[in-house]
Amino acid sequence: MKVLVAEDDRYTREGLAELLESEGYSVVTAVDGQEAIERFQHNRPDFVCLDIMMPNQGGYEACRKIRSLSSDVPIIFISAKSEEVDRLVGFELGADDFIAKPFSVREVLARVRAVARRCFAAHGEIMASFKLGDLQIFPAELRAMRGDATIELSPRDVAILRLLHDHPGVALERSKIFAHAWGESYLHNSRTLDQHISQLRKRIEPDPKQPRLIMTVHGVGYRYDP
Amino acid sequence: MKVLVAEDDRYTREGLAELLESEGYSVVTAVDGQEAIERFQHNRPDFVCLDIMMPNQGGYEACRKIRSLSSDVPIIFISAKSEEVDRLVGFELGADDFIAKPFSVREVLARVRAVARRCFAAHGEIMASFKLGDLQIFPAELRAMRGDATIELSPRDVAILRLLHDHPGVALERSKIFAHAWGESYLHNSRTLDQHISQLRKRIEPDPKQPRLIMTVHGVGYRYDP
DNA sequence: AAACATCTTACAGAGTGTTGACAACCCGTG
DNA sequence: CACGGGTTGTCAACACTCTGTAAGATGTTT
Repeated sequence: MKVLVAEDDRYTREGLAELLESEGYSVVTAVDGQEAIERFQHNRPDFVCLDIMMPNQGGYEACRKIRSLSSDVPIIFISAKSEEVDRLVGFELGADDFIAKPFSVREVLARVRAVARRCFAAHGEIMASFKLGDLQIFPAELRAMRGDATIELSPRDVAILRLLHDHPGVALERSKIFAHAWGESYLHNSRTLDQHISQLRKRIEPDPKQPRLIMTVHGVGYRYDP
Repeated sequence: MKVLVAEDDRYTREGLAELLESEGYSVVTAVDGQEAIERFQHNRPDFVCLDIMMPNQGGYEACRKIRSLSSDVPIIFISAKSEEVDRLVGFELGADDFIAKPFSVREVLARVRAVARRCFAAHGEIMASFKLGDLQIFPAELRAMRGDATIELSPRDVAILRLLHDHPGVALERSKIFAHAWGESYLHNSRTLDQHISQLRKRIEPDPKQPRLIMTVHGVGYRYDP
């Protein structure tokens, strides 16, 4: 598991890196906010520890940027500023935990483990099959089955169906679906998603004119109702 | 989302329960460790807040037992014992966060949301459901429910209802509502808001002629009375 | 080069939000 | 208690945005 540590104080940074490496993590470091963002983009760590007080874009800025690049990577803030207001800002920005300096090594490890266990508990299940209504979907085989009829799917189809499955009842915005199935930074044309939904419905809906699996939510996106 | 609150001090317990309920969580309470375990088995909450110092099996015992029953339910410890050693024991036992007494309402909510967000991706923050009278509103789904009747809502409907919910009993000026649901800089025509309120009432008020959720305040705007 | 999948363009049709007209209503005033 | 100015409720038409989908363009694999 790869961890990005962004921290300007050399002693703290190297101490953290060493500590995490001794626990079996592979560590990438950054000395300021700007570098943190670049390293994040380049190395794609599974986990991020951010100092708040850093030169050249602080931790908040870096956090916001990283969240915009990847909505689900776990982020832990490290800071000398331990007042409640700072913690709240951190949580609002989507931080997963908050460690106040000075901290003990044991505490850091305990928190990293807690967050890691939480966030990656389900990772082994990405390839497991799942059900969408009366459709059984096999991601690994890129196909779905209804009764004994087989339907071929593209990886993107599977990504869309999985997203819908993981958020039953939720009206998912087009941008969310796009980000999930195409990637955050894709410059997309307006009709591409509709086109895919249209094609997908033709194949998975018994009656594509009256969709029951992929419902459209006008002005927002699409929804799956169990 | 169902939350189990285990806390022996009655004042704290009821305060927490009320707070969480106002945020749309359904709350189950327990006054000691033994009861916490029973309630957990019986009610299967999605989330647990445990006080450490409780009679009849403390929070640590309860946490261990709950973890053995369910390895992935999020657990937050609440305690007056805020020394590091306690937090570490908590994390080793699989706690997801730790709140030290005395705590502020905002901090509890921020932490609950943070943990909820990382455990149930879609349920965090602004997506959490809330109640307006006998109406349960699900922002993420753009729907509301009364009993088992479902009402479809637009994002703007939800914005208006949320504003009303967040300011119970307050007569909100039309301009405030407009700014919140349309955006500050929108140049609006006089009848637009009325029209929306009218349409909204038709859908959410049992008797649109005698509104009970969205009351008119002549010369000012609208108000929600709990 | 053919076959295939994916993306873009273009346009029609559906669905919403907005608006102005007017009726109904509230409330202070004579 | 009736009046009148101002405020709110509602209707129906309009304008506009959003969505579905066919057909052509582009890119990729074999």
